[in-house]
Amino acid sequence: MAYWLMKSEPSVYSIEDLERAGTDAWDGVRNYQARNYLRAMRRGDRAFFYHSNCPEPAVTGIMEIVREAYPDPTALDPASPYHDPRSTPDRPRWSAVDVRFVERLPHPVPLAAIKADPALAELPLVRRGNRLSVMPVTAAQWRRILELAGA
DNA sequence: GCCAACGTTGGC
DNA sequence: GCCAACGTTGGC
Repeated sequence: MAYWLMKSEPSVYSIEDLERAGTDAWDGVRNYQARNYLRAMRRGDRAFFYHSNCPEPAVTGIMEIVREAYPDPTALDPASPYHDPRSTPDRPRWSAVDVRFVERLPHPVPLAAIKADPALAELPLVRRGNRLSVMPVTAAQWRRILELAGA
């Protein structure tokens, strides 16, 4: 089983939204490296839900991958803001996965705490201009973030 | 709202 | 294939 971290702006889609939905599609990813990570996900993998672009960016919860990569329907839908005319049913360019809400962290782990922790220095979130919206997390990093969350 | 760091686009 | 211009991300 692998571990991941996925970003979402809470004003667009928050951990609370996922909790209400139970299971939902993780779609709208329009970056090739992030897409390739989506395609590498397997059923049963776990992912952190990260709130970005908000007053306190933080890891806020945990989800489980329940459906492996399939063509992102929003890319094929002309009415969607994520529509990409270069993506066709024959040759879908973008992928989505389905995720299931697992839990909210007892204490969300703020970006500042992640940056301050030497054990998390290699996490892509705090490297390389941190633009990637889907990224792998090692087992050690996963455990460390859970520790910081008081879990 | 600002701006740095990226990724993408498109002219050549 | 280069690279400047442009758009986006996302912290602050």
